[in-house]
Amino acid sequence: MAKDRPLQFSVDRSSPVPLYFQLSQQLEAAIERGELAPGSLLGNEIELAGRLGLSRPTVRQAIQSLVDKGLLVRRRGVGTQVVHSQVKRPLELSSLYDDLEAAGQRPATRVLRHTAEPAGAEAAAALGVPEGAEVVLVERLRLAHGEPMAHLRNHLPAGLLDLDGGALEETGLYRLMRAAGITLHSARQSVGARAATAEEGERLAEPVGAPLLTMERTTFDDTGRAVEFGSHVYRASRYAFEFQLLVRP
Amino acid sequence: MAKDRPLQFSVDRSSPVPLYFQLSQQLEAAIERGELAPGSLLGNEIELAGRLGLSRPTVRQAIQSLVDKGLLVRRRGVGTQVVHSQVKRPLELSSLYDDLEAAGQRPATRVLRHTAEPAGAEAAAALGVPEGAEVVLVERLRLAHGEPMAHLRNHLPAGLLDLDGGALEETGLYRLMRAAGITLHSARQSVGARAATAEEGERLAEPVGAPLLTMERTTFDDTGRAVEFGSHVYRASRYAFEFQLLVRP
DNA sequence: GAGGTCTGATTGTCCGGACATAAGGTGGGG
DNA sequence: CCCCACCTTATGTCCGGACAATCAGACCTC
Repeated sequence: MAKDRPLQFSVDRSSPVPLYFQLSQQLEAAIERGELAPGSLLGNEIELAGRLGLSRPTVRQAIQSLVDKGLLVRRRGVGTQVVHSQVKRPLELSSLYDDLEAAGQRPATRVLRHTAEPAGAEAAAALGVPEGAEVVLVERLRLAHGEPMAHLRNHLPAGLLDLDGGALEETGLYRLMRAAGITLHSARQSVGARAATAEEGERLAEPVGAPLLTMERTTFDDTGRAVEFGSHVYRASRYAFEFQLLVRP
Repeated sequence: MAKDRPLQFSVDRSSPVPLYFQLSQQLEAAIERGELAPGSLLGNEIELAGRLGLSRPTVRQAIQSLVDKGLLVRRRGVGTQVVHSQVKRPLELSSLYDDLEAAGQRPATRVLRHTAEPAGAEAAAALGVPEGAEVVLVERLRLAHGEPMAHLRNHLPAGLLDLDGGALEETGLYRLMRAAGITLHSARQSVGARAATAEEGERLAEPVGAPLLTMERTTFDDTGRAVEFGSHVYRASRYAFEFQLLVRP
């Protein structure tokens, strides 16, 4: 089992980066590059710890973080092995902008509306504010290669964020929120489908009655405060949600 | 901060259940029941460990598991507090059957087809078998309250599982797999929408052209082997995917 | 040869301690 | 009165060790 020693890991104790994190990053990179073959054993923790001059708990913490990411599988009495399957992107709270950018689609955004309005019943309930309270409403059209992809409608609590129209055209909403110091924590989503109305059809260049993919999402920060409520409509002919999910053991 | 002591936790050292797990379950139950108010501090780890007669690492392990579930938030220098938001079900690999059952819908299944067939190009690629190799094909109609909800088409590698027609009508496919000792690990999913064909419309009692929600999913076990490829179609008028997702910190 | 049994390997759990780091409040100085 | 340095508090990281539980394979018995 310990016949081949193709890779050498090393840690820098003078770095402020935690040791377990340094190791987990090196392991992940080695897996990504295929230097750690799928299915291959990782070698036992004790020996790995000794070789690196680390304690076993530290090595375990590094390994555990990759197990949580779905890259490794541990089996008692057997060892830790690299998972075979092609783990890509385990469904994260990403904005459509980032998705398109990652796919090399050069996304563009057109801000259709950016106003302060009294909250309707649905938005008020989602954001946890009284009905009629003032909220920020942003409506955007997201394009890829000049073609409309989706119509995005977002409600935000008033005063949460100082939205700049220019920034909104150049990046996603989540990135702006994170940049403003908001720690996104969780989101409640609902994905469905419906036929396009006349107005939606015109906006998205689809015929009336064409199938559209819809998503409603309420996002919370780590204090439990709702920071965004979105109602989005995607062209089903051009877009589908792709993601990977892990089974919680 | 430590003024109120409304709850007392306790662990049983003679139990085979790990101590950290006993504690995390009690904490989770207390949060669920509202005995630990959202936003309230949990009290520092050292003191909690001392009160329970546990070591700090054990207490940390218990807390960490709830942080991973999204129920708690830790802040250095501040403490650990219960998250405000309503965390429900953090998107898991659940079968439609379980979803409907949990919603009190009394699901029923009609097996339309259950044969061994040569794999088509798509199914072969997804399952990682040569095209034309024999695979098991299962087609089911899922009903709730006697109304059709979805048409489920699953391909399985030959010999993976001994599917019983009767069992298929009474439970979900994933439950059967788990019962057969298969450890589900991850799944790659794609969710989209399209207009109903004549055949689909008839099966699902929807007019031709009605919007349908589609999902394709390939599921892998912990050895990286593909154990299932499904192409499912849901009535958009009756069903939407609802889930909660956490932001990986 | 088929079956159960022992044994080695490896992860799982747990302990008690140590120091580092960040957040928040407090007091002093400008 | 405001701002900065300091202190307190709590989590974050790390160590070295101990024993238990489980798996796979070799071994032995029938």
